[in-house]
Amino acid sequence: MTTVVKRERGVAAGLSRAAVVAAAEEVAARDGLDHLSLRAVAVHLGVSPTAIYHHVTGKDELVDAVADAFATRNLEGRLPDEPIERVRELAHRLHRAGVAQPGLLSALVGRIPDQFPSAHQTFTEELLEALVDSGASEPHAHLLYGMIVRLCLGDVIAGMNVNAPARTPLADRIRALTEQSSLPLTARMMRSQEPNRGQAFDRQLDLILRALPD
Amino acid sequence: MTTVVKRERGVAAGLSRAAVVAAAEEVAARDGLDHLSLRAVAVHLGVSPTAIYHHVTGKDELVDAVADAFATRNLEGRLPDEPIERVRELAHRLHRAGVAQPGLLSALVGRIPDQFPSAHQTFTEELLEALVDSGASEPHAHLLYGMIVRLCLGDVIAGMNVNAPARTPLADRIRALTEQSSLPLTARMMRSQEPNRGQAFDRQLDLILRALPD
DNA sequence: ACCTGAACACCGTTCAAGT
DNA sequence: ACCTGAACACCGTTCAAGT
Repeated sequence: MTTVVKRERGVAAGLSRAAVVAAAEEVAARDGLDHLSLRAVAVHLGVSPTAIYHHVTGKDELVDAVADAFATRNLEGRLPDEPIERVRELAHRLHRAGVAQPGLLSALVGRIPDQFPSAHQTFTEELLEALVDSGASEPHAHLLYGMIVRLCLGDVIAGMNVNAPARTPLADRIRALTEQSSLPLTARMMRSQEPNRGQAFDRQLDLILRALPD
Repeated sequence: MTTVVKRERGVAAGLSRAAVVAAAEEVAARDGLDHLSLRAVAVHLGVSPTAIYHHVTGKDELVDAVADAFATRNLEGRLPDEPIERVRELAHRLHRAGVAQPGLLSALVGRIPDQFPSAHQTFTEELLEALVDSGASEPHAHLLYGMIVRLCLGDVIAGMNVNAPARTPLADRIRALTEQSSLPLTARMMRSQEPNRGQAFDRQLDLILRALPD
């Protein structure tokens, strides 16, 4: 329902880097990151596809900017005083953010952006600090930080695939698995995981936190 | 340097599902999974792009088939007798496979294929069995299985992003981080992780295996 | 049944214009 | 400097032909 205003060649559109990134965020939030395209952003802005190139170098930089804006909104906020609860809260923020936008989380993790300081780096510092405050030595905190981040990321990707549209419904696939006599352990795992998904992440996080002191 | 043989309308190309999947594997191995396209497979086979649709339903099914073939080649093989060494070997196989083809690993994990039995399911059963043989109760083995798989997956994705082509070289970004006084813990982590990457996964796996008995 | 060719609805990106 | 329009080199997929 956007009123398409035609513009002639030299007429300014009032575009800016911030406006382009904001439009990209809206498109990503509305259609999902996999449907984020320069052309869709251009339509959203009422602008030619090629106009965007005057404000960002290309799609990669745009996705980076969207990811960082996303991190700012989802990873920041006041934290509990208790160190272990701080670790838990930060881990849950990262996990929740990933569940909401899997693509953005994978774009973020492990990445060291060109611009400083980014929301992602603030998050990293906060989580490391919380781990050290909880009793971990600094090298041990590095290890635990890596595990927590990888656990979040892995869980998000795994969740994506489980929930991905498939030719056969999930319940039918689990039933078929149960009837497969050669895979008893796998079948029992699938069946027992079906009801209480979501709890799994907390249990895995707990197991990591048990290794906090050393 | 492939000799392009022109064929007229009704002439058989000797295509089959197996041939299509094999060609797709070759393209994925040569150009990477992100460059795998039906059109590239068609060129590789000397065939029209639309010919492929007579042997697979579409791109998704083709990627699934490639992922399963990849799993067969990388996850199968003789295993050590010692249960814990069996867990280690299986985890390393999954990790190595992921480092080689990140996209295929993420396509695989958490997915319950339509066809039985798949190489991925055999792997799942073997890993669960090794965990139980190592002294874990069955529910605990489920938890540890999930952690190991998510750790592999997360590490692979994180590694992808670190090694992704960026506007500024990695070493420069770490240096810039070191000079950022507000992020001392993050900077020290990045610096200390630079030399001994690859060891991180083993240390993380060890921490999980320490929780084997309960 | 098996394959081609034209066509549709998309992509990211470059580059020569225009104001 | 800022934007458009045409163009290039790609995608996945559908569908009416042809043998």
